[in-house]
Amino acid sequence: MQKVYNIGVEATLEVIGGKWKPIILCHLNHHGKIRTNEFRRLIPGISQKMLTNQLRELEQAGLIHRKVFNQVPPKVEYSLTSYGHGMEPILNMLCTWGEKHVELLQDKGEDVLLKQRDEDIAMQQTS
Amino acid sequence: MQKVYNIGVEATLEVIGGKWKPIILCHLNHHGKIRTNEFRRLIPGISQKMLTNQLRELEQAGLIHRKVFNQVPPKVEYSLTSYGHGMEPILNMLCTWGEKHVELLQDKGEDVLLKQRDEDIAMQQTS
DNA sequence: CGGCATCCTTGCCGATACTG
DNA sequence: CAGTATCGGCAAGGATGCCG
Repeated sequence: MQKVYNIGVEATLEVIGGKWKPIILCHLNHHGKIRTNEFRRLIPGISQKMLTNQLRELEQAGLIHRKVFNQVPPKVEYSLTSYGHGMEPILNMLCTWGEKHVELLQDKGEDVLLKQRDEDIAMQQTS
Repeated sequence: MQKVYNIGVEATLEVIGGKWKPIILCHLNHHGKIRTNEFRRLIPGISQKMLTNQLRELEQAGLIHRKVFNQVPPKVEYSLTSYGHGMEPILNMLCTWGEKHVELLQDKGEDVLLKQRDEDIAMQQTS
């Protein structure tokens, strides 16, 4: 059965949807190669289980590569595949948008957005 | 209490995270103004409850505007605020990436991604 | 038509313990 | 160090019915 999408965003969400995937990808985008335990430090909120889980899904989607070093102690490095690098612009924008959003909230408080909204309403009523 | 983010993407996810928000925003980005029932047609999978819910959250985040027409039958139109328009580049990229991803899968089958991964592995081993 | 409230199910995800 | 397995809570989300 072929899945049908109204718009591409649904397909994208199937790949990077979920609570942690964009965060994981962003870190990989910034750092290059990341080991499992490094992830756990970078993303304190995530559990071992979810981390492995999300990494597996990203791997199967072809976005990241999992390199296993056969040694003791074990070592596993994750990195973006070339296909995963195609996500870079999106990841960067998600990152910068969020940073600006936070700045905005810190500078002017929560209600700056409401003020903005009121301006929009005023605009529309003149039309 | 002030929330602290390691990277901006976490803040972004707080705003547009969730199963439906990016889809809603994408539709608004494409169509301009959308009525409630139009949304239900555009997004068949969503329930009335979730639709209202997600729209409210986006409204409170300052991304969309809810215009109520006082008439019978009732009429409500949603549209992006000027702040919400700042999302456009992200929404467009999410959309186009997904479209290309779907194309890729349809053209070459699921395993093209695995082949890509193998190439990456080969690359790394030469280094 | 658009929205709210209620009940109820699903499955996500965390906590814990264990293997190689 | 990296990963698996199992259990269970709890919130996300669906279905239904009622209101302006």
